[in-house]
Amino acid sequence: MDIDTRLLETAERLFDHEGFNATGMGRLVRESGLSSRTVYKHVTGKNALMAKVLTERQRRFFAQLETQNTRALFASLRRWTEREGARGCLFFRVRAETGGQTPEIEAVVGAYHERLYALIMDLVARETGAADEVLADQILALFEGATAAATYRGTTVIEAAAACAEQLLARAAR
Amino acid sequence: MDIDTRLLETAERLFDHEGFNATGMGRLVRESGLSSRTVYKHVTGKNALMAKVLTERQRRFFAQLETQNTRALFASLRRWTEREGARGCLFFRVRAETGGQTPEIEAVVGAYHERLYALIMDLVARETGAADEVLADQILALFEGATAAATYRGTTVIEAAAACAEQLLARAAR
DNA sequence: CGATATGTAAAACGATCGTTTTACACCTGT
DNA sequence: ACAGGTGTAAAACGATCGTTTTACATATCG
Repeated sequence: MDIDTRLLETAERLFDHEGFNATGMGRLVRESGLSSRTVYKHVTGKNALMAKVLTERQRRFFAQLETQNTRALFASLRRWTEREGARGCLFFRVRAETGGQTPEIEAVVGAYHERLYALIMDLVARETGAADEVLADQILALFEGATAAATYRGTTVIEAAAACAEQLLARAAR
Repeated sequence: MDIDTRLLETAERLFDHEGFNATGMGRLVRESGLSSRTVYKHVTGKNALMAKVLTERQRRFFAQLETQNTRALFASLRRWTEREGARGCLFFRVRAETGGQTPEIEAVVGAYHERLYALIMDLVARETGAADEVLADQILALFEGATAAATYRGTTVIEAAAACAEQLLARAAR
């Protein structure tokens, strides 16, 4: 396998399951089967690696997100959460772990949030015929809240949030 | 001022604004105006201090939370967020920073989540006359989601979530 | 008065971290 | 055949962290 992807896959798995700070570069070197010299020749440092992991995670998440309608959106969130495990949004978690003080990481997190909100805004406009900011905020809250609450309530909370979002849109489209 | 409260207030401010890992014990000693010897005679260590901060935060949060109805619940969440700043739920953040590997901290976080869910369940039962788990999950998602999304969308998302929760309950009470 | 407790100031300890460096092996292309 | 790139293995570096310890001052109280 390609070195960059081997490194990236190991990093995403460890960062996600154990935490960014809890995963030292030593552990990463050991589990990726590479040497530290090679690792540091492929990425400038840990911060850059974290940013790369987040960028790849964003690509993979949006690639599987179905956006025809609200039902499909929350259904794919539920599938993602069941496949990956309910550990909360990785973008919030990295911000917590870095204290929001790492510019290259803040940039990726900001981009993710903008893209998520834009996607929901677009979905709302398509389903109701109008760009309703309040409605978009409500669905965004349900989306983020389902992700967060699923960590201790399980994935059923995602279905509950989905039903709520559908009611909202049905009422607005009427 | 009492030493324990001086220590606790400094710790909560720093942990909340800068992060748990980012705030070293050295910084805490300096800003509290105490000596490290005194600090370690009042708390067993950093983990115990973090747990204490979370317990106090939980007490303070629930003490100001109004629970007569959904409107009051979200109104007090908004006031809290505007007063304290929108940096996301501290209980999720500490879990991210510790990787969920510190038993004394997991205990406090778990207790907080149980208490929050029980509070919402009770509110739902009082407003609709029935213990509806799905409805409670929906309001919980709105609550957690508003807290999370407020970090990048501002406190207006809390008002949007509040309106949504009110609609849900009005429809269920009918 | 003298002992005990409790505080400060600051050095020191051991562990861990991210990163760099050294030493060496193995391909690859002209 | 040999120089240059790329890899491994492992030691080393400097910084920082949580925590403990030493040395000393002060106040309380039998």
